[in-house]
Amino acid sequence: MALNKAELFDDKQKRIAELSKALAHPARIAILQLLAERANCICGDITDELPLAQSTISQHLKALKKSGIIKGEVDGVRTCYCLNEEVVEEFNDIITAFAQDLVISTTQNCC
Amino acid sequence: MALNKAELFDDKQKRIAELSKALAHPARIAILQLLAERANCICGDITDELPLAQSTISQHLKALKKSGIIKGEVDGVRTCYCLNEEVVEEFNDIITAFAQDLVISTTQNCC
DNA sequence: ATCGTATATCGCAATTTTACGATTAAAATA
DNA sequence: TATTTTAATCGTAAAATTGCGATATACGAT
Repeated sequence: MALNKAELFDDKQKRIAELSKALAHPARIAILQLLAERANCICGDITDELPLAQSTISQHLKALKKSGIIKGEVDGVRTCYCLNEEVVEEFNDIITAFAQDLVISTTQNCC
Repeated sequence: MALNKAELFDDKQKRIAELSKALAHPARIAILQLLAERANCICGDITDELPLAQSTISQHLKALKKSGIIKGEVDGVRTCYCLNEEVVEEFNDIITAFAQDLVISTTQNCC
């Protein structure tokens, strides 16, 4: 750990947690899958596809946006949401490495 | 999506969300790293290493255990926590695939 | 049998999350 | 200009999360 108690947690730990938190609800997974599936910006059809109220979806979109993994740009009366390529890559790198570390370490687990 | 509104979310979406939720706090990331780093069961030293009260850490351990990614077995007066190899692998598979899908799709993003 | 230690659980408070309907703002259309 | 449409925000309620100290439990050691 090499961390003083006072320092709380390091940036990497916080970032992994933050990105994980963005994915910590099935609706947000579904939104990301929709955005990936269509491979282009979709807008309010997210609302049609998911079993949640428009205001709730707007909140989930806001949560995803806060983490950086999606971006949204206003296009007239609609808003066009896309995956944010840089952050998707950051997420992929960071979570793949983390998961790999866990997998590797379990080979010498005691229980 | 191919999902009726009434069906809410599918099992895979729920499982990704559940595992992500387990990782959605820096303390829980730190705990997983500790368990991986030591490559064997550690017990209450988690409490010594982290800047949180014993009861709080016990709660975080419970959350991790609920997701399945760690297991704990009582060993006399102590409890020995380990990464759960099967679930770590499940997590690795599931999250790697999900991240990859996102990455691949961004190559034809419109914004 | 008693004491000390390790860990889980309880009770509580503060904060955050989730969800919804209602409202607002802004743009497109009639 | 008036109306409709899209999406964000507001207000609110219920539930979950986070954190802590205090307590309980259970085991090992004396």
